[in-house]
Amino acid sequence: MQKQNFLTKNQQIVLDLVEKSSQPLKAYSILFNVQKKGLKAPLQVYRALDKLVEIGKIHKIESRNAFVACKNSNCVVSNATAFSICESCEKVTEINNSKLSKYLSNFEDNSGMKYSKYNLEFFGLCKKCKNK
Amino acid sequence: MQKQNFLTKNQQIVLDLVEKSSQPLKAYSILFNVQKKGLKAPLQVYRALDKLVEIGKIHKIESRNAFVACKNSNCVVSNATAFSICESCEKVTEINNSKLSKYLSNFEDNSGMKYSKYNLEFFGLCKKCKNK
DNA sequence: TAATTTATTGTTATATTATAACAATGTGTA
DNA sequence: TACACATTGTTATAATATAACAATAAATTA
Ligand SMILES: [Zn+2]
Ligand SMILES: [Zn+2]
Ligand SMILES: [Zn+2]
Ligand SMILES: [Zn+2]
Repeated sequence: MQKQNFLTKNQQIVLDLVEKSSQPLKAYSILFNVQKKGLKAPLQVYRALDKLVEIGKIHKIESRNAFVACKNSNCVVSNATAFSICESCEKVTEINNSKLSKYLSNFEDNSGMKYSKYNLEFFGLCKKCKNK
Repeated sequence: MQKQNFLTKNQQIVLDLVEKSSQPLKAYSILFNVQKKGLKAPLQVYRALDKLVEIGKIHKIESRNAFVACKNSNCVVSNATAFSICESCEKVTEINNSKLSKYLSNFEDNSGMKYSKYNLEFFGLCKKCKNK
């Protein structure tokens, strides 16, 4: 059996929901919203989320325990992610900046470690919230 | 009453434990280990952790829900943090690289957002695990 | 096609992480 | 002392995530 290169029903249902949302969704909020589609248990959602993260269709915002759809066509896997997070309205945006990603992907320190992946989260106030 | 600029008993107990550990500790593992010192409830630990993070004495490894003592004397607050994480042995090291921190602290994109804080987590294999 | 293998699903239960609410206590200030 | 307010202790509960295992579906190969 070859490696799955399409989405299963549950994965598609979860992805559709996350993609429709303009903001990160929490796992149990996803669960609540897909119950009418037949996903009744947390594990069904978490398994779909795991796979979707793995293939880069969605990303996890670690500091928020929430999930957003990838808006960056380059993200075939979730191995180089950067986000901006407004600490007031919680708006989250995926940063798509080639200089930044190049800088971080090539980053080396003297630890002898080879980094294959990173996740960066910036925090601050978005334009809207700054002007309040 | 002026703002507290010293550690309370509970905060000191938790900090001592986290500083003694060479690796990140989970909140409930901390709880278990400080019970003999009188901290019996999760909240007592979480409150101490919150304050210690706020003043930069410890940092939270978001992807692991774990806490490490700060090894970087510059970290008066936890507002510019970077870590390397071995995905095999889970060893975590705080990265202290002034070029990197300068680059990230000055990072701007076209979103109009002013970033006051960031957290970066690199993943890979440490020297030891790479050579296995 | 039938048998085999493997991935995915469904389901129940439970583990892990974190916070709400509120009374009690301590500490600095007027 | 009286007041304000930060910190603590305590119980309960919310929120996030995984273990275990039986059932089903899909791909492979005999
Ligand atoms: Zn992406
Ligand atoms: Zn905002
Ligand atoms: Zn630090
Ligand atoms: Zn390692």
